[in-house]
Amino acid sequence: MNENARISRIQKGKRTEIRRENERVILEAAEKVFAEAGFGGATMQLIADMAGLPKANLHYYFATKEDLYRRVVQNIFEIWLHAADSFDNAAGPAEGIGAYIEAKMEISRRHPFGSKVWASEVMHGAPVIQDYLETTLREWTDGRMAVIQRWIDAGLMAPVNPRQLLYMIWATTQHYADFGHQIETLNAGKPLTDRQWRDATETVKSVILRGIGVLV
Amino acid sequence: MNENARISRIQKGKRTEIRRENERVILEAAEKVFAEAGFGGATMQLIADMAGLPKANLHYYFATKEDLYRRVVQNIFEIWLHAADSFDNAAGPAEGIGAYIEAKMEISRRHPFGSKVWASEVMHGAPVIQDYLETTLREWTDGRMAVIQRWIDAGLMAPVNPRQLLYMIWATTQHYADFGHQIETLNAGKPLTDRQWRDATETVKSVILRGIGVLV
DNA sequence: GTCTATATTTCGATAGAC
DNA sequence: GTCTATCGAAATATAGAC
Repeated sequence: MNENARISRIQKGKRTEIRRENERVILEAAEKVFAEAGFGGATMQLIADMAGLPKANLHYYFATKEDLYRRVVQNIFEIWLHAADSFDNAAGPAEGIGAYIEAKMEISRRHPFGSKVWASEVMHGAPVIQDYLETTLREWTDGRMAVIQRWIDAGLMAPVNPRQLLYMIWATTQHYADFGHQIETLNAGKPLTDRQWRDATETVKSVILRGIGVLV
Repeated sequence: MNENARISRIQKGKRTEIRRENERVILEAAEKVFAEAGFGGATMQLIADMAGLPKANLHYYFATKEDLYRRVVQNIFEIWLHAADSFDNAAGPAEGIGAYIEAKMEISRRHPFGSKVWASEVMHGAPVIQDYLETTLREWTDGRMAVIQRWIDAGLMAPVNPRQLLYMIWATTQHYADFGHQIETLNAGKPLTDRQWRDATETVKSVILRGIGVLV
């Protein structure tokens, strides 16, 4: 390899590194701004300010506001899908559903902005991720419903409609992210403590598990 | 009364009638547009088109976009507050909480746009109704928590944290409005039928009531 | 790859005739 | 009370020097 090619590769690697880091910073800022202002309320200027970059740089890395938004939503969707790994290899509903609720509560705590962006996207008719709903999410849901149905058939839990049980889990766990501001306001304006998060998780788990005939 | 005064009063009454009807039409259109596009995504032009009026007329009845939005949110809040009338005079948790869940599910079905506007408002930090959260909603919540605590003390239900029980009811019932698009997509793209709404209501009721130690 | 300046569009709001 | 025309502000996106 001659000197020019070597330098070229190093520079290319450095550029790739810069690109990856800047994209990360921009996506993190965008997630927060989209969550707090909605797609329509968010501005490229706000995102740029939060990322500490000139507005023009955002357009250098993401051609349009919609491209940037799409990437944010896709990132969240990935996190969601991996939340059910614990679900699949569980021996029964107490372990599987319990672990799934714990995982979803942890996501609500660690990624509240992502949860809000997802909620907002769905509430507005899923203009960007409708195809994901119809393919990936539908398949994912059908698979987990089948697992729950097997548990019911095996007499391990009460015959609760599996689909609506999933909806109840999604609703109760995501509520702590999507309505976090309301919860904080009703908590004397203070964020939930570690202990309060544990209590909330335990309450959701125990009510749902008892509600489906698991635990006493 | 002279002729001029009589005509004046009639004209004034007609004007009042026109105003009330136009405000109703505008508020209904605004609720839908704000729900589907968010505050930032909604435009006065979109609302005007949906109301079948020139854009300038909206500004004649509502000075600013924010004034119009504020009225929409307030209307929803009123509906929410009255959902718990059944709660208060109930003999016990089976009747009180059961009726509350039914009422909340009915609101999710009849006022899905309002529920979405409320959810969006809270998700964005409640810029318009923060004072309501801190006063009216806080008092309302404290009152119902006291009722639930009395039921627990009387041994009528399991000792579940009353606050988090309320959150679970809000989350599960509102989910059917706020995530209605996702639910419809997972329902082969079709809206829930009467029967499916009944099933959903019964599932939510039975899981929660069994989860708090009511029913067998 | 960065950043200032700016082109272009769109929106909220208003003026003023009817 | 209605509606057309339009103003001024703000947003997305781009041009072009560095």
